Amino acid sequence: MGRWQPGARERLEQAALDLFLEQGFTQTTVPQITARAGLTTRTFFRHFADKREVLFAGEEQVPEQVARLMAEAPPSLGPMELISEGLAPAAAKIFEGRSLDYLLRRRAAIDAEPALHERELRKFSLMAEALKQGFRDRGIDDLAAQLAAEIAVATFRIAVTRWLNQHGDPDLPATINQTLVAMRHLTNMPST
Amino acid sequence: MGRWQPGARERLEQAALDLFLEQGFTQTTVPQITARAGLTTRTFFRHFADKREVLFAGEEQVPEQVARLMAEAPPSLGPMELISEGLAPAAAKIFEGRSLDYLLRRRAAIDAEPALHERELRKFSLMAEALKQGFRDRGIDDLAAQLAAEIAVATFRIAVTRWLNQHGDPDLPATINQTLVAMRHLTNMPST
DNA sequence: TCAGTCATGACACGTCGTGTCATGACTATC
DNA sequence: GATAGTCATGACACGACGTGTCATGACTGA
Repeated sequence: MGRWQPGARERLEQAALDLFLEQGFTQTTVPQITARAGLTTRTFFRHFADKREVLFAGEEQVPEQVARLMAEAPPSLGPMELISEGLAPAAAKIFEGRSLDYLLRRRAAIDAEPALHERELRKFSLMAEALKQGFRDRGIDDLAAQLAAEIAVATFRIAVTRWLNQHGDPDLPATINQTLVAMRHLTNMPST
Repeated sequence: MGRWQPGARERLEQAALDLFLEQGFTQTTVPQITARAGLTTRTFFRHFADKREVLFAGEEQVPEQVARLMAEAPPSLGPMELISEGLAPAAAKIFEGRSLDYLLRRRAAIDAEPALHERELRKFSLMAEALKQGFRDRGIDDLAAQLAAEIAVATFRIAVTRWLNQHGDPDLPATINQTLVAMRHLTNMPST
């Protein structure tokens, strides 16, 4: 027996997501969340920087994960090759341990609230920052590194959105491939 | 003589940007801003939805402007052609009436505060949404429209960032072209 | 047994953002 | 040139957010 009920953080995440879906993000107060989790308001803010962050915890590690995956990839791979080969494994790593149902519920909550969408965009921005640094560490020049990072993140984001809109079928790697094919097709079109 | 000092909105924007740069966004309270502008706190929130929005007012029109520019472009242009030809005029439209100095000061304030960066990302997201719809209206399929929209916004964002980092030299159209060239070069590299 | 730690509780407080009513200078109409 | 309407602002109250600070009490290690 612990001195307190263990898993406070997880209980808070669960209660928050449930309440956001039941009555909306704005209508949900932090005291409501903590009451459902059997904790106090102050404890909520010890676990999460703000009310929005409760849906994005655990994603702090994404930038490091991205950096590690890039460092481990064969140095011979060019940026577009790395994106083609690395996006699916990266996605698997990021979503590991998360059920499709959880991801769909989380998506619904975020889509219903601009403030949450804003926070999600910031997470993607941090991911792009890590990718940019990773590309630079592979010898890519600054401009190309930033472009490659933005392309990777855009592809990832679009693929995940489509995958969730289709309730997980076809699977994420297949959807990422479809998206990459469309990207190649698009960027090979005449441009001037 | 008006019944009140005219230009309340502009005075608030000016006072807010000054204070954000002087003492930081978080340290600046809305009463401080309104005191400097000679107004009351309540009036601030009549002009701006929240404290962050004071740096982004006027950008509500960007999505419509984008939609109009896209509708006016020759229907024969493919998506990549449209991006190549339309980005510079769109940027000119968006920044018209804003001095380089203002843009640099605004940039400094945003870069210093994650919360402001978050809001900026949302503005870009809305711009991407408008672009996506514009591409669809031109007969592009959903996936390609979304990809093209994200490519356009990423290119725009990166070019503007670089342009401001160089204090406006070379000029924005030239920087946009450089960025587009780098994008073409990157996406034409072998991918698998 | 005793001192240290650490997650939580309890409480105060400043700021944000909104609802609501009042004020008073302009505007249109008769 | 009265009179009613409008509209940006002022004034005030209030709930929610997020933080600083100290207390509590179950564990941990010597």
